Amino acid sequence: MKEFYPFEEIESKWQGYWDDQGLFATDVKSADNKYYCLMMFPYPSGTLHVGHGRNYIIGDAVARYKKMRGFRVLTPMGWDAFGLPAENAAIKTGTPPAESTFNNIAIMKSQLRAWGCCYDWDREIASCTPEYYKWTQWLFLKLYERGLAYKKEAAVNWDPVDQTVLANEQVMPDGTAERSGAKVEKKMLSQWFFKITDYAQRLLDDLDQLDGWPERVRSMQENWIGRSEGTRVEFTLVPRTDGQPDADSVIPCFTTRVDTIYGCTYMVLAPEYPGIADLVKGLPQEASVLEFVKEAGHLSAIERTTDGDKNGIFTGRYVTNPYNQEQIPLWIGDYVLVEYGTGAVMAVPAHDTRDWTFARKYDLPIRISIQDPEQSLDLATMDDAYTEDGIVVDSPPFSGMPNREAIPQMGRHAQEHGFGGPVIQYRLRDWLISRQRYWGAPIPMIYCEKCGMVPVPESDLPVLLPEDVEFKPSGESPLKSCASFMNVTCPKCGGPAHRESDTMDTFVDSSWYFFRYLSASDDTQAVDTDLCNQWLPVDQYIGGIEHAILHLMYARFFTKAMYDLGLINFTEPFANLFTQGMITKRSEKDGQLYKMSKSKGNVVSPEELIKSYGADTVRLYTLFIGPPEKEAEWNDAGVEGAYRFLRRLWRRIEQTHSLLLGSKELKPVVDEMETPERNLYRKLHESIQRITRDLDGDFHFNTAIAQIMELMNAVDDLGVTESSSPQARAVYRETMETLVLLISPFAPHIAEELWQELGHAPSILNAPWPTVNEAALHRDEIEMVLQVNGKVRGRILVGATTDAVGLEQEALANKQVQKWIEGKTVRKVIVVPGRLVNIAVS
RNA sequence: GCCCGGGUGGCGGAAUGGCAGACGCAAGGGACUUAAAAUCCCUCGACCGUAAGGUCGUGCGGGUUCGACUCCCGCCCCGGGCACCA
Repeated sequence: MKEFYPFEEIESKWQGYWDDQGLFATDVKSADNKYYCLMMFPYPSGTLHVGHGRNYIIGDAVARYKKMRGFRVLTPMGWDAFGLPAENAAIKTGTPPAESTFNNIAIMKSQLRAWGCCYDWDREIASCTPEYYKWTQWLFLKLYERGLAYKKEAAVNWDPVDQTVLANEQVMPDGTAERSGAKVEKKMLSQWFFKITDYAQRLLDDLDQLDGWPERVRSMQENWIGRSEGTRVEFTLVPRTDGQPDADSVIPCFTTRVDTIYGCTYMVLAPEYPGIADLVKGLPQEASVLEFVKEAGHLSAIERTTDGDKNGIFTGRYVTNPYNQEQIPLWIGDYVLVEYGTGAVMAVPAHDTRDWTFARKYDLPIRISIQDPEQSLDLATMDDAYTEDGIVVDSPPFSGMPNREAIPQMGRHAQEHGFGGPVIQYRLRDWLISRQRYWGAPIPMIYCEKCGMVPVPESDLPVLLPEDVEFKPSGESPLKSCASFMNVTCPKCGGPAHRESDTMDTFVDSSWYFFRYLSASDDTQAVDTDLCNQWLPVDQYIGGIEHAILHLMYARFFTKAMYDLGLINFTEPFANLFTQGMITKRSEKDGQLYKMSKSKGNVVSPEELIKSYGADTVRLYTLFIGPPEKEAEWNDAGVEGAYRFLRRLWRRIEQTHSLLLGSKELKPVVDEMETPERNLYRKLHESIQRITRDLDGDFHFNTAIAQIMELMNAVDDLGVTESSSPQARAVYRETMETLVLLISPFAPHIAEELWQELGHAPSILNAPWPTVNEAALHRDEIEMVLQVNGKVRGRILVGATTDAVGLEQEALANKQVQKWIEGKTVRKVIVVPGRLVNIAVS
């Protein structure tokens, strides 16, 4: 054995060995004892930093641990390879996206290898290959057949920097684009959508099944779906005085507080409400209303919402409240959202703070219809709306009812009289999947002058991305100006036609890749139904919290849609989800903590660290840094500590190498041990117990590693040598071998090497995980803590079998204790066997 | 405003209602060395005390309990999600 820990040599040795052996090449024919361990596949951006590394190191440690526990582990890897960065780079440098993407994939693959992360590379997929996106397109067609993919003209989010539309999920709360950071604009465009709203209720309901998901993620999805129960109420337009008919005489609204409807004193439409121009045509208000609508349209969503200021204008029209036949004025207000509910709101200023503000500003009437049971409301003294529960008043025939009871009754009333009824509203919108960009899967649609919109026949898939395109910063998809791509014949009539030039959102690609791993090279079908049914749901999904809504919602939607298509027989893709915390680093400029990222300039790249300390050190430190689900601050000095530990482990085995090999035949026997080795033996098995528990629970690698370090400290304290007793040497050998096994998921290279040096055949991954010997845990004597009034005043060693009475006697007789209870009355003695005795005195 | 997290030494962090601060980092002192590196040993929450020992201490204020970092109530601060969603 080398005297000093030769990490460089052993790491390249074992990485080569794992490659040759196909360490995680998994035969999926049998799914006995299966464990599908999946890491979110990365976008091939070129280089990974140690922050990204956390994800793969955690995943690799889990996969290795589960393999040692005897599971048939499937752990594949692939590339979320379509995306804007590659295309933007192409515009800048002229390098085709395919070329740069595959270059990046090669780099990142070697980085993963250098980290010691092993995957079943035979299943590797890249979403940008025709072999993959053919099936993305096929799935699009299936969704289209079921009416789940449709095209419509809508006000959509336009990213002026990336020159494409975005889904709602890809716009941040402050109105900027999630990817580019640009201020998102609204544009009316004809776009492709997936009808995820059809699945809103199922996506919500099934969250309850996901008890292997962090509560946080579930609640984020719940918020995003935003279910709300309410009532639809149809108000009727009061006919115009000039006798002109209205296109639609009904204006429906959605409310969660139908109980307040007798307090409704006006109605408000969103500025974008369809048909406003007709409503006011020829009225004196026409010009000013149209001007107001135009103004509101110029303001972005943020500008409209920032200060809470509400602007509006009277239309000159009136509507009738169907509950009391009252005619109330119809307004337009910029605080009403056209995309939520019906785009019309019944305004109850007395019981809604927004309506209150608006009514006060424009001097509209306010009427109380819910009374505070505690103290009577008085409009003269109220300075805001009363939004609490109370008693319905002045609302015949519902007056006198508690308002919560009134809601269902009044809803039923609307239904019986045909002007509405209970409805459920969701915040979730349909998923906009069109992208006006090149580097994505083309949407397989053809537009024919005669036949209209025609889907590409399945036999013509894939619709290939052309390579002879020009990347110019024109703001238009290069596909549009590529004649060879655009011009086709209509599959229906054979006449001239053109292709859809939009490509799909890359989140479509990532919504089904975890099915594809099971049959990555199957060119006959998208997914292998039998294999998916056996191997999924994924047993452990590992990734970043940033995907809590986007990717995880879309993937759940796809799974349900694919279930409905009969492609799979389960409805949730990921049984257990683990979201690791971000790695942060203090900025040298301002001393603040930031997420590690290229744009913040605080990245730590693994290459240099691996060069000076080795991959095992980087892995060990990354796992030791803190609980993996929490954020953690990267600290270069801490890496040194991990390195020191591995060196120490190496040295210990190197220095006692012949002793260890020479003790092979010695077996630890509890009854023959002297106290020192007996204690180490117990500590060893306590460690196995604790580490196993830490890994089976929430992957608390940090405490598991701490335990390994403690065990190592205990080994050093015992200081076994050639002249030690046979039992001491036997315990020492077992401890060292077990230590190597225990550390192997975290630091696999050194573990493989030491395992071999200890006389075992590789790979250590095929060795079983250590088990606890209950006999080793046994204690004859236990240290008991003695407390007086909850304060520790002493400690004693007692026999493990001493009963409560005996413990109490021993405690009371103790000198230290006597000092504190002298002259006091003992009120109570609490004995917690195995732990402590507490004497309460006064 | 609503919904989730979180707040413990100089730092990262440990603690099934039962010894607060495991493990590691940093720091200080010492040994070895011509010297350095490496390694090893000791100290390391605050305060009082020569010491033995004692008092205080897990964001703040209450409560439950023999006993609370842990459970309950009310706040404060930090992070995240949702938000003019009717």
